Amino acid sequence: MPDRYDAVAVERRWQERWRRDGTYEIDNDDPRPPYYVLSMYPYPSGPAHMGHVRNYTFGDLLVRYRTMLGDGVLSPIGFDSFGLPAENAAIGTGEHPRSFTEARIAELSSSLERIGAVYDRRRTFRSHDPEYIRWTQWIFLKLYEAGLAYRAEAPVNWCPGCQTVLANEQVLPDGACERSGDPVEHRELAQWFFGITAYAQRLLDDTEGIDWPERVKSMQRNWIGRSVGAEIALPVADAAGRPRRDVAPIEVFTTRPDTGFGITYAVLSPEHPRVDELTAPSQRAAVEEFRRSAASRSEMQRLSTEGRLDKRGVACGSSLVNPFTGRPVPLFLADYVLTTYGTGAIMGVPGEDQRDWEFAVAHDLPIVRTVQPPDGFGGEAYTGEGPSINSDWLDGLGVADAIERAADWVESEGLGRRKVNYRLRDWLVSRQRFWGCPIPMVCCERCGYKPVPESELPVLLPDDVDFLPTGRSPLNAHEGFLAASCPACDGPARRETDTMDTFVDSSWYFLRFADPANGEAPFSQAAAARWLPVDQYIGGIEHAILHLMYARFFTKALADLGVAPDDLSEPFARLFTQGMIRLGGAKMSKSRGNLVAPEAILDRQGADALRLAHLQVKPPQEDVDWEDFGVDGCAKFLGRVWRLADGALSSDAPPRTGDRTGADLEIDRGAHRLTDRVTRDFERWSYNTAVAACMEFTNELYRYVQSPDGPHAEVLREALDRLLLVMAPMTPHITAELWERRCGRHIHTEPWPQADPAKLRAERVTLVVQVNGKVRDRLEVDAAIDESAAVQHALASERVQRHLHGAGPRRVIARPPKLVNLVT
RNA sequence: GCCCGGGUGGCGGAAUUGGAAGACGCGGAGGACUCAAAAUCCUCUGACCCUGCGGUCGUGUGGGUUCGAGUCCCACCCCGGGCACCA
Repeated sequence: MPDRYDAVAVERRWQERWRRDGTYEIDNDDPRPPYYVLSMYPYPSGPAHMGHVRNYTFGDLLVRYRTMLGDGVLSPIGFDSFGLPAENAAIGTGEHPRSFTEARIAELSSSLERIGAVYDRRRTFRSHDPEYIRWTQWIFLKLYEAGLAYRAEAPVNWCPGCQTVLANEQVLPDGACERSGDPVEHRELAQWFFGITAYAQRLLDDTEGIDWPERVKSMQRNWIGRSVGAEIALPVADAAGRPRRDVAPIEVFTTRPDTGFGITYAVLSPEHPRVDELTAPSQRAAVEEFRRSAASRSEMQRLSTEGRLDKRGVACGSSLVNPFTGRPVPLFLADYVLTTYGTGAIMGVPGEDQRDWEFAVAHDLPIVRTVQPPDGFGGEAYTGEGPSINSDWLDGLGVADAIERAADWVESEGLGRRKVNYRLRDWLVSRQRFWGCPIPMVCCERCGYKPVPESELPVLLPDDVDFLPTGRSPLNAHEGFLAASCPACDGPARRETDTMDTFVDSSWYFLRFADPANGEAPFSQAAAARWLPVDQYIGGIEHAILHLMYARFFTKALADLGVAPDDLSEPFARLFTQGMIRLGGAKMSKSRGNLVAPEAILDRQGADALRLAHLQVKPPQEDVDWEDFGVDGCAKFLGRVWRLADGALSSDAPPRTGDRTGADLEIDRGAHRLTDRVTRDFERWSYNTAVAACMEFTNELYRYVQSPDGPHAEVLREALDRLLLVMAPMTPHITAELWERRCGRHIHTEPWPQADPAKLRAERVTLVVQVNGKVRDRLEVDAAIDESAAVQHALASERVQRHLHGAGPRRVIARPPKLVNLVT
C-alpha cells in the first residue's frame, strides 16, 4: 500500500542522514576533480529569511549536481559574525555580542539545514573565532609591512548614528549612512587605510578575464572610474600678468588638454593648501567667509546641483597664467571642486564644459570656444566632436588628435605630463566600534604606531566590558585591553582601539575554507592552489561593488606578498548574482518589516516545495516579487511525482513486458530528451526551464500510465529513474526518499544520467508548410525526409493548394524536415 | 549626461542556430469521482471576426534587411540599475 507523501518527515529524516554520513565532507587529497562552490557567507541575523533560502538553494543545487557529475565538491559555510547589529543589541541589553551572535548563528545554521543545504561542516568557522582573528590580524601586518596598510589624516565620512567612520562605499548616493540612514558628516581624522588604489588599474583590467555578469563588471568599472588626461601647471601671475618663477605653479587635472587655449579662469577647492597664499588682502574676508560656509555644508549639499554658482564660488583676487596663451586668468574658490579628486584644482574652460559655462556666466568671465560646434548648434558649452578653433597650432585638428598634440606639447614644455586618475579611493578600514577584529597595532609615546609582534597574535576582544549608550567603543575605557608595551622600545604604549571594517573579514574567508585548520599560516599555498579560484560564487547583487572589489584586491595583494599562490589573480572565476526578493513592491528586509518567514512553509509544504518554487518562479538573476511565487503549485507537483513513483497511479491494464510499442519508444525518447534539457539548463543557470521540463515530462508520464494499453514496466521504471535523478539537485529530499524505496540506494551518490544522442532525434516530426511565410499546414513526416519529398508533401496539401490559388510557387525554400515555404 | 540590463497573453515567464510565438506554472472555465466538500484526475483558456470550415491581427514605437524577424540592422520611446558639478 503506497504511503502518503509526508514532506516534513521525509525531509527531517534525510537531513539527519546527510549530517550523520558526512556525505558532503571533502578532504584536500580527494581523488575526484576539485570543484569549489561557494555561497556568500552570511551575516547571522537569526533564522534564514527568503533571501538566504534563494541564495542557498542555488548553491546547494550546484553542489549536488557537481557531486553527481563526479566532482569532489568543496562546499563550505561560515558566518560573517562581526558587525554592528550585535553591538547595538549589546548596548540595549548588556549581553555580550559574542553570546548574542552565537545564538543567532545557531538559529541560522539550523534553518539552513532545514532547507536541505549541505556543507562540509568540519570546515565551518566564524569571523570572531580566535584563530580567524589571528590570521586576519596577521594579514593586516603583512599589508602594513608592504606599505599597503597605513595610517593617515584624511577627510572621512563620519556617521553620527553609528558613531564611527565609514568607507566611501558605505555612504549612499544621497549622502546617508548605508546602515543607519543618518546623514554622513565630514571630519578630518587619522584613520587606517588599505592601499587599494595601487591596484586600481589591475582591478579594472582583470574584469576582462572573469566570467561575471556584465552588470556587475560595469558597476565595478564605474566605481573605479578611470579617466585619462593630463596634469598641467598653471604658473602664478605677477602684478603685470607675467608668470612668476619664484613660486610653484598650480597643478590642474584635465581630460581635455586640447581646450587649453580656452582657459579663462581657474578654481581651487576651498581646502586647497595654497588658498591663503593666493588670496589677495582685499578678498581675504570674503574668502574666509566662503571657506567657513563650505566647511559647514554636508557632502550632500556640496555635491548637489542646486544653488546658483555665483553663490558657490568666490574670487581670490589673484591670477594664474594660461600657459597656452600666456595671458593671466583670474583664480576662484568653488565648493564643487573636490580636494579628493585630481589635484584639487581645475582649469575653467567654459566653451567645452557646461558647468564651467554656467560659472563663467555667473561671474561674468570671458568664454572662448576652442572646438567648432556644428551648424545650428543652439546650446551653450559644446562637448562634442569638431575641429579645434581659436587654438593657434591646434586649429583644424579633431578632438582626439588635438588631445594628443596638446599633451605632447605640455610634456615637451615641461608644464606637466599625461596622467590617469581614478575615482577609487583607498579603503578606510578602521572603525571606532567594539565588535570587530582588533587592529593589531600599539601606539608608543616615543616610537609612534608599531605593529604587534606576530608571536603575540591574536589580539582578542575582552569579555568583561560594559556597553554604554554613548555609542563609544568600550575598548577605550578598558584598561586591561589598552595597556601594552612598545614592541620597539618596551616603553609604555596604548593599544589601538579601532577595529577593522567587517568587509576585511569577508575579503579572504574563501581562502581560509581551503585550509581551515591551518595553525602555521592563514592557509597553505598548496590548499589554495588546489581549490582557488572559486569555481562558482553565488550571492546577492547588493555586493556587486563593496565585497567583491575588496575580495579581488585582497587576493591580488596576498598573491603579491607571497601568501597566496602567485598565479592567483582573481578569487572568483565565475560569479552568479541572484536578484532581490520584494514584497509589496519593496525589497524584503528586516528593517522594512516585510519579511515572509520560511518556517511556516517548511512546516507545511516542506523545503523541497519551497526550493522548487524559488527555482521555478523566474530566471534566477532577476528580482522577484513574493506575490509571484507558487509554492502550492510546486507542492502539488511533488505530490504528483510521489504518486507516480510510488505506484499510486494505475491504469486499467496491468504493466506490460516484452515488445515495446510506439508509445513506449516515445516515453523512452522523452526521458532522454529530459536528461539533455535539464543538463543544459543547469549549465546555463536556467532553472525555471529545467523545472518546466520536469513538469512537462511528468504530465507525459501521467498520460502514459493512464493510457488504455498501460505502461511497459521496464520503460516506466527507466523513465522514472531519469526523472528522479535530474530532479535530485533541485528537490533533494523527496527524490532521495523515492530512490531509496525503489532501489535501496542513495540517489545523491548516483552518477548524473547521460542522454543517448541517438534517442534525442525524433523519428516523426511536424513539417510546417508556409505560403508566403504564413503557416498554412502542419504535416507529420519522417524525420529523415529529403527536400524533394518534403516539397512534394507540402504541395499535396489541400490547405496549401487553396492558398496557392491554383498557381505553382515561384520559389520554394525547403528546410527539411522542419519547414517548407512556398513563395508565389 | 555616460555606462550596463530589460520591454512577449489576465500574471510569472518559454522560444538554446533567423524557421510553428506563448512551453511550464499561476489565475480562469468546464467535466469526472463524491451524498457533499476537500483532495485527485481529465479537457479548454492571446485578441478580434465567423454558425462552422476557417480567417485577420499580435512580442514597446517607426523604418529596414530577408522567402521568413521576438531573434539581425538603423532611429526612437519607456522601465530598472550603476556612476556623476569627477574636472
